[in-house]
Amino acid sequence: MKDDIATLSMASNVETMKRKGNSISIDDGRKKPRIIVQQRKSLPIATVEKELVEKVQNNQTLIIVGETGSGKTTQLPQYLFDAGFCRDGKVIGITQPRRVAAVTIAKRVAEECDVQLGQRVGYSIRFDDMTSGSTRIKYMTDGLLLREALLDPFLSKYSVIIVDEAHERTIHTDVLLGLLKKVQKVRSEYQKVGTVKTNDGPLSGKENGAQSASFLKLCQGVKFPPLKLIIMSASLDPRMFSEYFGDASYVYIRGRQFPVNIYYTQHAESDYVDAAIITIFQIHLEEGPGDILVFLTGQEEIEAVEGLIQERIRQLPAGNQKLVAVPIYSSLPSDQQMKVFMPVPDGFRKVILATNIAETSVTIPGIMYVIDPGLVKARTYNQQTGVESLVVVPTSKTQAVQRSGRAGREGPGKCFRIYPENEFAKLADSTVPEIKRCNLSNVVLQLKALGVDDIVGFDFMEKPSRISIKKSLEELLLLGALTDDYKLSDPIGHQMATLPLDPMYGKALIVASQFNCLEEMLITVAMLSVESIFYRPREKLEESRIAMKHFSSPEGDHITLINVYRSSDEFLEKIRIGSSKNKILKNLRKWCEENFINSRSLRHARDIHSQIRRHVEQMGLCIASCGDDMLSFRRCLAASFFLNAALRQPEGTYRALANGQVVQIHPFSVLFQAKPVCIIFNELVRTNNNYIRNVTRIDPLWLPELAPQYYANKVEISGT
DNA sequence: GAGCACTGC
Repeated sequence: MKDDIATLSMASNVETMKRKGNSISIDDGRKKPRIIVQQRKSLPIATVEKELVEKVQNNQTLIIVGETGSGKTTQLPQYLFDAGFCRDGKVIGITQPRRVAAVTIAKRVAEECDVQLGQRVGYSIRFDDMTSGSTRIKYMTDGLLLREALLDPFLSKYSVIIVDEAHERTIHTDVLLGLLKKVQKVRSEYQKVGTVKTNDGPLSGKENGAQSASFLKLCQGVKFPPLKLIIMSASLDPRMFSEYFGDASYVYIRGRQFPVNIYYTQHAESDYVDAAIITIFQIHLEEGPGDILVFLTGQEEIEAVEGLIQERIRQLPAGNQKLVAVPIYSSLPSDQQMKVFMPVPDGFRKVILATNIAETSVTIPGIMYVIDPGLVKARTYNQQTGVESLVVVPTSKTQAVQRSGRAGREGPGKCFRIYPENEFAKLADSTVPEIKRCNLSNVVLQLKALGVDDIVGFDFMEKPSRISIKKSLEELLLLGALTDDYKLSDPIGHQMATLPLDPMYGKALIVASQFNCLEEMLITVAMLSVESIFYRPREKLEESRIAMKHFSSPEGDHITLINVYRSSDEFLEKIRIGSSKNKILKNLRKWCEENFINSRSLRHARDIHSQIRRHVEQMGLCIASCGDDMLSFRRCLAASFFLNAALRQPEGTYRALANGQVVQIHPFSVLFQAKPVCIIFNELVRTNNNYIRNVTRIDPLWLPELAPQYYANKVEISGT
């Protein structure tokens, strides 16, 4: 049901004029408290504090549609705190899809409350917990709350959970919504009868009485207040959320965006890159001051456009040449990413060439013009083959609106869509939720660990296809995470669910403890879990190749990655003595640069390494090193990744044994030229060909020996 | 001999 609060209204679209106010910027950190009070009061949401609090008090679940700049994310938790929702030490949790958002918003709110970060207001994200026993308003990533649920299935410390940016429909958000719905139901039943019925436990299916009974035991004597849920979204249509939560009430809060005029092309453009460049120069020569943001599909396209712009600038009369192109995409080293924030010389105009990193993750100030060709490179997943691929597809309407909104943050703006207006109507309303287009093994494992046995019957907002659920169940069964009747196995399944890793990597750690090479596998799995470790700029390809040779192992990429990690260890060991933390980091960055290693990826891998090492220590796994015995390490790789084995074919391509797919070793692999008879690999991605990455040479006879459950009947291998 | 958007535990 729609529930209108008189003073709340929603702007129908980005073209509607809204009033200007003191703009809030999350990082302008040194305002005096009095000014903060004024700023808080001037936010659109401030006029409806009382009504909102009442809404939350009177409804179990509330959907809030608030546009950018409404202040919902920073203010609502404070209103609820003031209204007593944190009595008895209960916590208000707010989830975000992205880490930066959780951190910056928490900092801002701590400042507004005039408390030290980590006291009443804090945040918690992976590798960085800024909360304490006295934290009552807690910002976190949605993935982290899911992990918390594994330890505390009733989420008992929370009185309110706010799921922010729900319209983005990340896989974590979708799983979380299903989980929260269930937890809420059980907590309100608990409230009524004082006990949870054994056969309808919080997260378990009907047939799982034993598990709920054990939850009950855990929770004996603990009093649960009902759980309030608030779903916040910038979506065009909140009805879907409302229906999912049993016709929950929803309210609109006006945002603070400036009007953005939308322009379309007359006809469809055959060359959108060229059309975008023409538009850039039209804006530059005919429009008033303000920077331009252009959405492109990838690094290659960005580099090409950058070159073309420079070429055309040179053709302009000297007085019109004041245009600077700045690229930004995720794999760009961070110091180069920072250039989008740097001011350009007086009188110059900046044109930012971005992937969809600039859609939500990075907010660049000064943008008045947006050019949107209406395309995005998206990862898709073939449920039948399990092959991922990257394809350029049209954006959704929501995405197009989000992009145009980037022009209206500081003043009225203009957005040029490089397609005709009737094409906009044909776009999908919103992007297909992630849960419908990726491998579900991890989700299924997590849900099983939460006591959800019937995955197909789980109340997802949008159900993933049966076939991809089935495929994941089969994979987990083959990995030994599930028993024959598809229950979580003990201890393997539980251990795998505890590890914050892809299930296959979690299993590899368990296997490695039996092969006495867990030290090596911890490094391997950490390195495999991050974006590409090697940095290969196009202009220094040969140099980067020579640098990589320094680490490479003839046995394959896994041992090569170990060599990189250990070299970084040795380097750190050398410089660590007497150096400050900052200096160590700076030196490491320099070492990475010299060796053509992506320092962000390496640092990430080192963080993951220490986290999963702690986990396996707690589990009591045997942490040993195989030393120089790389034969047994490779045997361990075969035993762990047996599902990803491939045999060479006469033409030099490979056949993946699991599904018969024809694949090729990626040219970046150290085994690209060696082409051994039998290999295991970690990733299969389709671009121009089916490429497998992270490849190691194995003996084909190891497969039936080490994975008899899978290879016993595959006679052709043992015959090779 | 390729060429890869973005998140997250």
